[in-house]
Amino acid sequence: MSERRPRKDAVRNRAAVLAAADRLFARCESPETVTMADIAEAAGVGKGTLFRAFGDRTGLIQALYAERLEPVRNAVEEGPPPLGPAAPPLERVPALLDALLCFKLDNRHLALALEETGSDSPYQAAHYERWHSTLQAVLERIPGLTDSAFTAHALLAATRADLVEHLVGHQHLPREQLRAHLAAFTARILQPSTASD
Amino acid sequence: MSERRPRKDAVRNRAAVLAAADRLFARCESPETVTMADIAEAAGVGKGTLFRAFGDRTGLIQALYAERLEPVRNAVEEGPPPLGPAAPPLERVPALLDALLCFKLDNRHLALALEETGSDSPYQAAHYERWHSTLQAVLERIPGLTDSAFTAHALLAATRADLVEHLVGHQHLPREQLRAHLAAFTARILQPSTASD
DNA sequence: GTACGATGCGGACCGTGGGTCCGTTTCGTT
DNA sequence: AACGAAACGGACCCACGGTCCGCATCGTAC
Repeated sequence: MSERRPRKDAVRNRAAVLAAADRLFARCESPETVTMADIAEAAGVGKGTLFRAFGDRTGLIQALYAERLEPVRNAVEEGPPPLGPAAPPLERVPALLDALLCFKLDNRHLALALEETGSDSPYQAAHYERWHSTLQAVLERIPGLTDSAFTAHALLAATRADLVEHLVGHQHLPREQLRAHLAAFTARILQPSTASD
Repeated sequence: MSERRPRKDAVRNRAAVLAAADRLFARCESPETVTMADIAEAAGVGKGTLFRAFGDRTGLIQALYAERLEPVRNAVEEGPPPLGPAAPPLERVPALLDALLCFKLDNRHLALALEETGSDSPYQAAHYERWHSTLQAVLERIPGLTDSAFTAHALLAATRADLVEHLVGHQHLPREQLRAHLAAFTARILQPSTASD
């Protein structure tokens, strides 16, 4: 069984490609202006190498995204409160959303690239599924909140990369203000329902 | 000055193209599987005609979308309550969102095509700007609701075409249930804030 | 150190699809 | 009927994602 470990040059090239891709996506306005050939050239490798290592464009972007997301994922899954699992739901939900928002703010170019790359929708991406199920599970523990699945989708939708880009990139909404808005929005959702009687 | 009216054949062809495009988008799974050449052929015109009439792919889809949206837009801008301007804000907001959601449910293929077509983001599209400013204006009249601009964005994000497609198309969530979820979500946002003290 | 698979490399090559160009046709006006 | 303007159509162009395969490099066995 067991995988044989990859050759040294393969490892080096893989890293070079990821670094180059990150650099290029960060530099350019729209991710679609960065072609695979550009990335290969910037990394100093051939196109074939790049496709061999990542399969296709989506694979490359996902790999890059996953790498960057890892610390956050870690903090969410086994870190201390308020992000980690031990936090009480009413604190953890805003913390999760804020963490996700901050990540997207810090990696706008990547998040944009990922969301606009999929054949369709970010809803296929494994990352999304993960965030959604985590968030949904936490929401479920909040009394009075029904529809936790939809609520999770709707809250996550408020942090979508293209919206963030629109607000911060095009309309120059300051980062802190966006965070505050999202926090306020979340708080409204979480506040105990005064539903009918 | 004044524009000279277009030739008859141009009008006929334009209509034929719109009809063909609508048919094709409706039939196929993913809008990206429908090529411009396909549309031209289905409409019985040459590719040049198609591009002359609509400029580019985005233009064609926008034109189609606009045509379909028109009745809704009309109802919003000058129709009777609860959709029209005369409705009290607390009723009009859910009505607006429900109308938009229903439109996207009824025109999933189109909405998807539009959102995934833009060079980037639906936030450039004129239609979005319109919905946003309408919704924001209504939200503004609700006491205790700050951040009306962001709130409008966040609520609209909950109706995004790819999310709708994910829920209804892939997960087979029934239409009425999705409407109910969105209504409940909206109600939570609109409910008077018990904010601190 | 050398020999020799296996693994990886690279860039020429291919197919596809959006968009353009221009000789030809159709319109509508005089 | 005739003529200029407007529109047509499909051959053509090119950028880009993805493939292929002869060649280089790695690491292991001796």
